[in-house]
Amino acid sequence: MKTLRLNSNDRAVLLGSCFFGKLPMAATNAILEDVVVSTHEEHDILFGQGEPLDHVFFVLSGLVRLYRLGKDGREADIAVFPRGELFGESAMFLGNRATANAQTIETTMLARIDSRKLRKLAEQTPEVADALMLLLCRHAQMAEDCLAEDRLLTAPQRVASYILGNCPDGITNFSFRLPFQKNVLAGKLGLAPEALSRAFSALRRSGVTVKGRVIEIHDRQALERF
Amino acid sequence: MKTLRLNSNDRAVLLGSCFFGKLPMAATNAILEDVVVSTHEEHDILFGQGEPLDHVFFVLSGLVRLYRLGKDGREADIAVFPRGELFGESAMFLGNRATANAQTIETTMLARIDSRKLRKLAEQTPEVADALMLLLCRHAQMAEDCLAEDRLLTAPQRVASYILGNCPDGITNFSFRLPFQKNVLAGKLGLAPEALSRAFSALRRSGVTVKGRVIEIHDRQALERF
DNA sequence: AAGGTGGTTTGACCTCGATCAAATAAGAAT
DNA sequence: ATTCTTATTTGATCGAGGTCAAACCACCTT
Repeated sequence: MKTLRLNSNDRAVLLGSCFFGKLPMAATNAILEDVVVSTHEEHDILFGQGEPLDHVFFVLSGLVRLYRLGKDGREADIAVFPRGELFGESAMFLGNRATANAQTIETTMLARIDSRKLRKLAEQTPEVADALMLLLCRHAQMAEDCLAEDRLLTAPQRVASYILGNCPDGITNFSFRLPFQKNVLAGKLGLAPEALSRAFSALRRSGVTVKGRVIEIHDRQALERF
Repeated sequence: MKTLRLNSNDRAVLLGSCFFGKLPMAATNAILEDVVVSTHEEHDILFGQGEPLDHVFFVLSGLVRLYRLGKDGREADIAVFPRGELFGESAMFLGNRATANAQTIETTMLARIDSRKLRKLAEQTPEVADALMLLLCRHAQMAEDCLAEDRLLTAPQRVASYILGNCPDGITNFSFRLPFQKNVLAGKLGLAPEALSRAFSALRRSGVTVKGRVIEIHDRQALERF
C-alpha cells in the first residue's frame, strides 16, 4: 500500500459521485482538504471486523468487497463497492469499530476521509448530515433487498433480477458487460460459483446468452416472468 | 383503527426509548406536539410496499412486522419491531415511498410522526440528525446481520444465535420468555415454523429446554460451540 | 507452438430446509 | 371441565443448492 495525494482525475471522480455531487462546494473542499489516497493490490485486506476504524473510504478506482466471516472460515459477502461509492460509514456511529471485513477485489485506489472530521462537519452542515442519512439509507436498502431476494428467489431468479437491474426499462433486446468476474457476482448473490454457472445455463432457455463477461438478453419479458 | 392522543404512559414509553432518550427536551417536545396515536387489531396492514408514506412510526405497545412480498405471494420478513422502536424512516429519504409492507402482529398502539416535520427538525438540530443517523445505521446493521446469518449459519445455529442474543454474557444457566409466538420467530429467522421446531429439538441435545414460550439454557458454552 | 495458470463449467453426490399431511398440544370460550 | 380453535410438533418426501472432482477454456508467458 502506497499513499499519495489527490490528483485532478481523482477530484473528478469524487465530485461526480453520488455522495459529493450533492454537497455544497465549501463542505466538499473541507472534506477533501486532508484526504489521504492509498493504492492497493488485489486481495488486500483493508480492515477486519471489530477492529478500530477511524475513516470512511471512497473508491476512486477498482472494487472493494465487504464480508463477514463464519466460525468455520466461510465468507458471506455483504456488499460490493465499485468506483464512486463510499463505504465504512457505519463504524462512525458504532464506536469506530468495523462491523465487517473489507478486501479489495482488484487493484484499487481509495480516498480515506477522517471520520471525526466528517462527523463534525455533519453537525455544522445540514447538507452533509442529509447526504450521510441518504447514504446510510441506501446501504440499509441494499442489505434489505439482498435479504429479501435471498429469502424469496431461487438462484436463477436472483440472477435474472441482477440482469434486469442492469437493463434499462422498456428495452427488450439488450447486452452489457459484467463489471467483475463471475466469481464476484456469485458471492454478491450469495451463491457458489457453480450455482451461478448453472443459473446462467437455466436462463439460456429464457433468451439469455453469456459469452465471457458479456451478457445478452433477447427477451426481457421472459426474464421478468422467470 | 382509532386515533387518540398521547397519554402519560405513552409519553413514558417515548421518553424512555433509544431514539427519544438521547434528544434534547425541546426537540422531543417539538416532535410530540402533533403526534397522532392510532390503535390497531392484530394483522392490520399499516402500509404496503411502494405506497406513499409520510410518517414515521413509533411502537407504543404491541409488535409490528416489516416484510416483502414475492411474485408468488410468499412473504419474507425484513424486521420485527417491539415496543419502543421507531420504523418506517427510510421512506423519508426515498421519496416518501414505503420500501416494504408493514403489518401488526398483535394488538398495537402506534405514534405517527410527520416525516416532513422530523426532517426539518433534523436540519435545525444536530442532535436529531445524529439520532436519525444512528437509527438508520442500526437498521442497516440489523439487515446485514440477518443477511450474514442466513448465509453462514444453519437453522439450529441461527436459533442458537438468537437465544444467545437474549442471554447476558458470562452466565451459563439462564431462562427467558419469547416475546412473541414461535411463528413470528420463525419468520424473523427466515425459517418455516416446522424448521424452527426441529431446530429447537436439535438444540435440546445442547442443553436447551423449550416449554411453551419459555426457553431454558443449561450450558452456554455448548450453545456457543454449536 | 507449448505450457502454465486461474477462471468457469459440468457431473455426481449429499445435506439442509421447504412442503404437505397428520397428530398433538395449548389456549380461549362456553 | 368440555369443546372449539389455533399453535406447534412430527413424519415423510422432495428439490435447491453446496461440495468435491474433473474437464474445459481462455489468456498469458516463455
